[in-house]
Amino acid sequence: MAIKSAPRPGGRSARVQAAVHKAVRDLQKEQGRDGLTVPAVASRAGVTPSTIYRRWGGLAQLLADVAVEQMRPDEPPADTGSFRGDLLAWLMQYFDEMSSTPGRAMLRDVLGTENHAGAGKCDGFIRQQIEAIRERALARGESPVPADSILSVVVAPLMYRILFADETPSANAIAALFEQCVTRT
Amino acid sequence: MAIKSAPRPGGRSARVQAAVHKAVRDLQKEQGRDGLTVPAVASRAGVTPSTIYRRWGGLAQLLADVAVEQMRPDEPPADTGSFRGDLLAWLMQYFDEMSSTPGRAMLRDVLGTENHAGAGKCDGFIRQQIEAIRERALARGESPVPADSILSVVVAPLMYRILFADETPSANAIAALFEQCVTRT
DNA sequence: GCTCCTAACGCAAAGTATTGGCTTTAGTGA
DNA sequence: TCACTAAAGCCAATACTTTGCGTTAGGAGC
Repeated sequence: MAIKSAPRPGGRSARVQAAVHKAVRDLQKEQGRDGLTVPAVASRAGVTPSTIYRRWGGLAQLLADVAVEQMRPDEPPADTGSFRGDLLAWLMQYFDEMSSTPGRAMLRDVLGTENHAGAGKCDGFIRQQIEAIRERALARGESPVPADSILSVVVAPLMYRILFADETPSANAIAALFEQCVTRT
Repeated sequence: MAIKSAPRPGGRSARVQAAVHKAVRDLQKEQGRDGLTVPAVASRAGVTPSTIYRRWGGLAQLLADVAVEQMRPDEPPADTGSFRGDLLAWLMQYFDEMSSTPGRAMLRDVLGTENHAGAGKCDGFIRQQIEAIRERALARGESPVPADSILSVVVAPLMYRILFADETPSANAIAALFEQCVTRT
């Protein structure tokens, strides 16, 4: 549940949000998910618990909000010189991250919330990165596979394996789906 | 987090579990997910809250346990006379259920829990139903598509759309993926 | 059928977390 | 600079969660 966009980047709301998010990330690193409570986060962030309850509603929604921000891509996909190279490299790093312990925790936090906004943003981030790769390919004169095909043929099956089958997709598994996608579409 | 299987089907453990599960289902129907607390469930089930905390650990795990049981198939897939017919009919009803409001809630409850057992069971239920359809097809002399293909080509993309894109797959969308699967595999 | 044994439950007392009412403050615009 | 508003702080009341300990139901051995 994202915040409406504070009045100004340097305003109090933004400062509080930043402090609370940082407190959550720090506490997760230091002591894992146990003992992570709203009062603990509030204390670490230097705010009162009621601030967090009022703004986020509770721990679950706060964790989802933090997780989404951590999933936001911090840089455009690496440029390897070709569509195939770019896409495969991005897939590898993305699913490596998502199948890690913290990655799975983020997915849980995001998907376990009643509010769907977080999951929608994840989908948006994925599409955004894929589109960036596709546009670069188009600029090179290549003819990249449609984004929806990549989502359906590669991303969705890998996500399913992480979420439902508790698998950690191997590089080979990722490459195999990738091949299906780029050859058959 | 399923219970170890009670000493006996008629034993006290089994009775308590049944009463608690029923209380959760009833309360969810009556008042939605708000106001659904451990004390409320305990009171409705005629047990003390500490029983629930000790056995399930908390509300989230209890909800996940109940959700998994509700996802358990209650009957084998309908027999329409052909592999294609059976599979398409099952897909339609399954994703109709999963994209409904209570279906989405079950998925949230199951995927939002730290313990992966619930999600693994969901995967198991899906495979079980698909295998039942495939075996019937084999008995008829048909040559059904491998279960893994169905999972990757049809189930995973539909699940992705429900979970991440907040879509409710149309009958056409399901049929289209189904065609891809049965024709290209 | 009787007795012993153990896992699971009830109860009640702490211990935490959450909520609501009201006050105070920071940031914005006149 | 002043007034206005949204958000935060503070504090008390309420609700939920955890824990220790006594009790009981169900199963095992005889």
